[in-house]
Amino acid sequence: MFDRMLKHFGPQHWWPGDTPFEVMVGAILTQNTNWKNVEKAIANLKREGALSAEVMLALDDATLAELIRPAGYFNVKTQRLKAFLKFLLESYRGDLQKMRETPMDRLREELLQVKGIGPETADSILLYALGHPIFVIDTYTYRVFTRHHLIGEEAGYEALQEFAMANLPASADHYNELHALIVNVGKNFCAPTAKCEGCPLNGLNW
DNA sequence: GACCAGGCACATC
DNA sequence: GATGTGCATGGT
Repeated sequence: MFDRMLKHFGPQHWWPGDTPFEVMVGAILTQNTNWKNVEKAIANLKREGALSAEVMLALDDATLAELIRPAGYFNVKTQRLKAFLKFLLESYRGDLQKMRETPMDRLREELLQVKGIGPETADSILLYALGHPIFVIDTYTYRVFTRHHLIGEEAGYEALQEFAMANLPASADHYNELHALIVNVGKNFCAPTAKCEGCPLNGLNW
């Protein structure tokens, strides 16, 4: 599946983001939201010079909410961003290098304790911001894997993740690329109402 | 106008 | 434990 998608779409070069910090912010803003809308929110933050933990935390909730408005759920995400940034400053003094040196499993547990960070957001931060070898599961992954009968419909996040990681080379590059490719398949062919016409995964079933 | 988008927390049963 | 619901903008 990986090879077919790679051949069809080419390398994806994820994650869109100029810095690891921007990737982390984007990971929260994109929850259940189209990436295009997230780009607008990040552009607003950049324009206001607010793309830093200290500045963002210093903003009123209402002001921050207004800046991230295009990303939707702006009141909820204001709280989630602030909770994460507080964690970043209090536990790591805002030092991403220090964060990178923390063992991945421990950091994952810590991230999951932050209100507003669930498994996908935590894993996105670990993989796409910090370069840790962990595979990100999202709704597209679930849809592609279950529709091709790689795993049962009752499978949850961890089961999908373990399955994928047990069947792939254990490298951040592979996990990065595969997730991006799956999102691409999801966008183009594997929406809730499947339009399998032309999908590179056609005919691959277990 | 309906449907969808790179989730998550919380309430209720 | 499983299931349901609120959160909200913007593109197709």
